[in-house]
Amino acid sequence: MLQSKLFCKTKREAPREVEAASHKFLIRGDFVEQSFAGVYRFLPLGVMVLRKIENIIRQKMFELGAQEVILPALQNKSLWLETGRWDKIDPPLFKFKDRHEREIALGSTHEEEITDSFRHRVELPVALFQIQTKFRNEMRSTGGLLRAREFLMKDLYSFHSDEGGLKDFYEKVKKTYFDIFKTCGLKALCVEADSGTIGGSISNEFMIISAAGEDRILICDQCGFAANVEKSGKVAKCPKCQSILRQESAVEIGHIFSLGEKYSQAMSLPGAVFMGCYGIGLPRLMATIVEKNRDERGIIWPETVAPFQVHLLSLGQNEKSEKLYQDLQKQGVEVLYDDRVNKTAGEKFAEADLLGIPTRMVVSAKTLEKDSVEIKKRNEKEVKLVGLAKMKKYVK
RNA sequence: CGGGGUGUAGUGUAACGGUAGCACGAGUCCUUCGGGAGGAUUUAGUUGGAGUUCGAAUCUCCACACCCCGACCA
Repeated sequence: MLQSKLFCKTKREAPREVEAASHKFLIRGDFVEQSFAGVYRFLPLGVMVLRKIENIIRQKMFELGAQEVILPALQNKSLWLETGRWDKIDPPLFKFKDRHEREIALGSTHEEEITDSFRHRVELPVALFQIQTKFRNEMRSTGGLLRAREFLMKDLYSFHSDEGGLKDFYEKVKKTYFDIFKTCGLKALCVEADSGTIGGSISNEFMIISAAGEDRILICDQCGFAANVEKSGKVAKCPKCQSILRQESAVEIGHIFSLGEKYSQAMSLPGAVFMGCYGIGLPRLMATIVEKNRDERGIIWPETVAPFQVHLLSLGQNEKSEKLYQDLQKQGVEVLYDDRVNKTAGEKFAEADLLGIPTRMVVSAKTLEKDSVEIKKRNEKEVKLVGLAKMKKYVK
């Protein structure tokens, strides 16, 4: 990708009202922009990151044996009446009427839709997931992507013939979630949580410790117990081993629920069907990755989710850098090539640091004296010179 | 929804009730080219409505928008 043609234009300053560090960098890097309160436009760079995250998750879902579906955002009132959530769910549904005066909701979650679909296909067990836009009529949105009113979510639903089957799968999902977050460069903590209006008996949240987080969690350093303050109350001692608990702020990036028969009974499924549902908010995950992977200059994307692998900067040496750009592309390396001639070196460096692509390459008069290219990792200080000839088989 | 705050150009920021200015960005030209360079030139703004006043970005009221705390959530 030629940077001169890139739609995204970085900003030196973030809007005054923006507070969260992730929000600042994502706005300044032009990954996303706000449309209105709690609603964001994802621009090309932002979409690239989102797709990377999406594919990591999708891959792990397939490994779990789940099949992909796409359920509608427009949902009929009647299904929601069956579970009694039309008026009760919190945050409330976005509701409107179509031209025939029929009442419709924009889906905030999909238990009703998936259970309805399952109704006449009673092969057990089965797991289905989707990566789809959710609409939530939140009281207020916060921290940029950390809580939006419209956002992309991966939601997985599982159906089992007995509680044991559900329990086994639930534990498998837990492992998979740890795996997903680790791949995204995050160290997650699984805590006991309240199940809210989704319901069910057991639920766990996946937390990333961060000052930007809205949740408060209690951690026992002795036995590993961890719980959301919402669930456990503000107790000082571990309920399992009586040790003193440590309190931290955290971002909830995933939430899993063991629903039991709540939906299958409410929607009158034949026979015993035990369900689980499992969610990950993608933009929130993306923002959290930024919260945990940055310095004062900008983002430091983990390789796995970076929009590009290499950021190639040309400092007034476009012939040689153009050649290197072509070579790298031929090798299948994802390169953002800063081919702009009207930008100073300082500007290019500053932007590269802000955008946070893992590997920076510079071609300049200085490097060409030695017939080489300068390579620097975004998360390291050292630079090294590598002969241009060697770049014919560049491997990161 | 309750409480608090803020609305000036794409972004940031000035202007006592008295000429809306500056910087960055964007456009054009020149000189630059290893950490957001310099010069010339162009571009673009007081959220909307009512009121007070000779005169309102500034004071008052209403609306709208956005942000923060509460609450809720992935």
